[in-house]
Amino acid sequence: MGRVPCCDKVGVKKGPWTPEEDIILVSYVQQHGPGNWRALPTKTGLHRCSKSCRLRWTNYLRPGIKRGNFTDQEEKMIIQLQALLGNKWAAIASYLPERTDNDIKNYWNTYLKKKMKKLDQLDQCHGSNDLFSLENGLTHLSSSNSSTSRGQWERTLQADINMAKKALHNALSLENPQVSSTTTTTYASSTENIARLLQGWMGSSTSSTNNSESSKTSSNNIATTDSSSCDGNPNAESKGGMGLMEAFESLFGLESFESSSSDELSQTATPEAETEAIKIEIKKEENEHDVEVPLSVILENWLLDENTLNIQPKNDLTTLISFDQTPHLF
DNA sequence: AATCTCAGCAACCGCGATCCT
DNA sequence: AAGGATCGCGGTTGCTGAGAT
Repeated sequence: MGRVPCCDKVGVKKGPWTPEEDIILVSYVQQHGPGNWRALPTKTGLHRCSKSCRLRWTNYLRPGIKRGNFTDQEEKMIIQLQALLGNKWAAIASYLPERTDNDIKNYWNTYLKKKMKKLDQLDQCHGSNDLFSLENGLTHLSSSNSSTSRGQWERTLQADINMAKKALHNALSLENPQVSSTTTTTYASSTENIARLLQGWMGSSTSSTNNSESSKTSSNNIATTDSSSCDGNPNAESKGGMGLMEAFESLFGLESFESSSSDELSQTATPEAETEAIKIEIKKEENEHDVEVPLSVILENWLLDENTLNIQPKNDLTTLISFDQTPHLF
């Protein structure tokens, strides 16, 4: 009965991943696609648990992962989605396809949570009515004190609904060309990730004068999305003689990998598909409402305008996409 | 210069849901 | 149908580097 264990607990390696392990993992996924984690350790000889392999792939090596600084818009989205969904990091990450749930979770725990706390304290002092106080209200909605009157509660609930809609609108503005144009240069395929990783690794191993970077440090080479390397600047590669990207490409065949990985993405990227489906629905709504300006543009203009956050928009966006008309979205 | 403290992040752990035999 | 393995997710830990003292 049942399945065979994916890996023995004994002899399983833990801790930071080495570039060699990353390469093995990437090459395996290139051949078999992501998902077959069970067989991965035995087939590749990696002394890693399948769980660890999956985590490494999804959080680090997967193509299309954006690393480094979060943009203001991403930050806003996270705040709003967190207020809406709670600590459902996977769900939140589905609206930020370039970010991993782990990344978002870390960003929230290390930075945003504190920021929200501070703002919360400020709100209590000044009783402000801005976005953050609203979000904090939402965050604490479930645990709001019992003395809250029904009217107050209803107002808060209404605000909650509005916030939910806003968050969704924000999510829909993901494909804003303005945003994507500023971020595409920081996107890296796993091939590039590995290449950069190798660069750091080789640099530390070949040159004793170089800083003795650990695998973590070399990993950080990926984390810090250096624009020069991300936009295809070959300077970094040329330092090491033969371009590491070339070396890696010759190792695994970049073209085939990229095409296969993009196929994988298109097959597995259900959140994007969902977003697409939602957008189709929105377009229908758009036609029904006979809106001349694309909805995404309206949403974008409204959402990116900080000042409008406190003001009820002229054409109330919460009514633009009717809650009742699109119940499936909520 | 040495030590301490804090922040950031990758990875691990535990648990519930799902899948497989 | 049952039992156990795997998957996926959220919480937590531990390591490392940077800044403060």
